[in-house]
Amino acid sequence: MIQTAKIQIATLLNPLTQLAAPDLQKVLERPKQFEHGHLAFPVFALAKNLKKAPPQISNELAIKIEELIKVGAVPYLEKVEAAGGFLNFTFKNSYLQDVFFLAVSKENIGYSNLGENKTVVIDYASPNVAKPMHVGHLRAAMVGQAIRNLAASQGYNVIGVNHLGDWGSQFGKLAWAYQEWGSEYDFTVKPIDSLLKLYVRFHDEAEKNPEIEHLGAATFKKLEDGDLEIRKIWQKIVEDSLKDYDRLLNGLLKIKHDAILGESFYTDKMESAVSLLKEKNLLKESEGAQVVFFDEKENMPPCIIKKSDGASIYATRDLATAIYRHDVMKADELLYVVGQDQSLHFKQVFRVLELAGFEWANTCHHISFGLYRFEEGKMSTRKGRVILFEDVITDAIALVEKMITEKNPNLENRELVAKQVAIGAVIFNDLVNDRVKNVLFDWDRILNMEGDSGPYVQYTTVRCKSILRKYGKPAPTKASIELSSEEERKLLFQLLQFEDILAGAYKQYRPNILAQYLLEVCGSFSHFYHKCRILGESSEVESSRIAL
RNA sequence: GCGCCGGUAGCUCAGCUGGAUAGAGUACUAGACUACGAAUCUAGUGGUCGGAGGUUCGACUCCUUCCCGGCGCACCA
Repeated sequence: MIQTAKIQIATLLNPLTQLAAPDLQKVLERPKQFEHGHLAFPVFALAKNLKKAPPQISNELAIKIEELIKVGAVPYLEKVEAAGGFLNFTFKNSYLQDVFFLAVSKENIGYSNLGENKTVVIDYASPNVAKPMHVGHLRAAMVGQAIRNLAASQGYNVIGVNHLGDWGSQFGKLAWAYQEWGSEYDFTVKPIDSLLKLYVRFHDEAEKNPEIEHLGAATFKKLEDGDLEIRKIWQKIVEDSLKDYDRLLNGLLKIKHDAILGESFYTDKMESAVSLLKEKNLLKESEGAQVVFFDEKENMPPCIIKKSDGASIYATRDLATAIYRHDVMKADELLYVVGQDQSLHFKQVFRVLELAGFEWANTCHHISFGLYRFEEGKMSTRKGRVILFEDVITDAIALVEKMITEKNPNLENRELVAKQVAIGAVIFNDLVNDRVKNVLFDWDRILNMEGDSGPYVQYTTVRCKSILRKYGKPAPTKASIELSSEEERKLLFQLLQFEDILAGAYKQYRPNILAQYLLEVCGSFSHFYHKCRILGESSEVESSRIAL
C-alpha cells in the first residue's frame, strides 16, 4: 500500500541525500493537508551536516528531482515541491491506482506477517464466577477482543484466555448456601441472578448469625481438600456462570476466548513458582508473610507471595499463570487487558518475574484502560452504583427499536437491525477513544447514533453495499480509467493507509487508531458519494467507481 | 506524603510517538430530500492546547516545577 510508494521515494532520495533508504522511509510522512501532496520529506535533519538553511536544501533537491521528472526517470511522480523545510511529493494518479488495486487484489487486505510464527496470549474480560458483569467488564471485553483481532491481522497465532475468577473463600460461602437453600431458586434461566441472591442471602444471614461465616470458611477448606460433594457443587456454579457469560460475551458481542483457564486451574502450579523464588533467594519473611522486596529506587511496596497464614494470593497465582502461558502455551508475548487500577500489581508481578531470571518478562504487557465513573464517584456494587453489562445492551437495543419506529416504521427485520445498530453503537463508543482515559458513564453518550459513531460507520457501509447490490454485476477488481476527481483521489489515498494503520494500532495496542481511521474513511466516502454519481454514468466511469 | 494516568473549542474527544495555518463530532446559525436510502451532506460561529520555565531549526507532543481530576500504595481480586 502506501509503503510501496515510500520505498520508491526513499530509493530516489538515497543518492541525493546520502541517507540510508530505511532511514528515509521512516521519516517520510503524510502531509497534514491533502493539497500538500502524498508524501513529505522534512529536510531539517540534513541541515546540520550540509550547513545550509532547510528551505535552501529543499529547493535544491526539488530542482534536481524536477530534472529527473522532465527526462522521464521517475515516471511515478506527478510533481515535487519545496515548501519551507519540506519536500512534498505528489504521485501520478495512475501510479497510486496501480498500487492500490494491486494491494486490494490480495487476500486479507491490509494484513501483515509481522507476527508470523509468534504466539500472543491475551487475557481479557475475565469475569468473577457467580457475579454479574458490569460495564467495566464490557470495556475489558471489547478492548481485549479488538486487540485480539488486531494481533490476528498481523499474523500472530492468538490465544485469548478467559482467566475466570473461580477460586477463593467466597466459593465456600456460596457452596454452603447452595446446599442449604439452593432448592428454593431457579438456575435454569439466568443462573447468575440466583447465585447472586444466594450470596446476598448468605451475608444477610451472617449478620444475624455469625456462626455461618465459619461454616462458609469450613466449606472452602473442604473444597480445597478435594471433598467430592462440594467440588460437584462448585463445578455446577462455575458451569452455570459460564453459560451466562457465553450468552452475553459470545452471543451478544461475538467476544470469544480460545481457552477458559480460571484461577482454580493454577492452584497446583503455584508451589513450583514459590520454590523457584526460594531457590533464587528472593523470598523474605516480613510480618509473618513471605514477600519479595524491590530495590529502593523502584519505589514499590513488596510483593506478597504467601500470606502470614501460608495461603496464596493474587500475585502468586499471576506468577504461576504467566509461567504457564510462556512455558506451556508458548507465548512470545503476554498481554493483560485489565483496568488501570491494577497497574501496580502488574508492575510488581512483571518485576518479580524479571528478578527470578525470566528474560521473557519484558514480553509481558499490562494493557490498562480507564475506568467507568459516575458523577458521584467510583462505581460500587455496595452503594448500588453499578450498571450491568446486560442492561447497557438491552437498553441500547430498546432505544434503537424506538428510533426505527420513528424513522423507518416499515422496516421488516426491525429486531435484527435494532440489535446490530445498538451493539455497534456501544462497541464503537468504547473503542473510539484512547483506552487510558476514564469515561464518565452517560447514557446519552453511549447510545449516540449520530455523528462520529458506530452507526455512522455502519450507515456508510450500508450505502456502499447498496450501490454494489444495485450494480447487479460482480464488481470489477480495478478501475479502467483514471479516477481524477478530488473526492476519488482523496478516498483512494485514504484507503492506501490501511495497512499502516492496522500495524500501528496493534503495535501500540490501541484500537482507537483504527476506529478514528474508519471515521475518516467514512467521511471521505461520504464526500465522494455526494459528489460523484456512480450508477448510470458512462460504463467506464461507473465500473471504475464501483471498483473503488 | 509517595507512585502511575489524565487536563486540547460551551460539551465529548482526535492529534498517526518532535514537523507546515491545532482537527472531528455535538450544540448553535443558515442551507440541501421528484436524488446510488437525509441515522447523510454543505457553509459559518467557536482555541492563552491547565499555569510557568526549559531543551532546538521547530513543542499539544520531550524535560523540570506547580495547580486540578482519577486511580493505587503488603496479607481482597
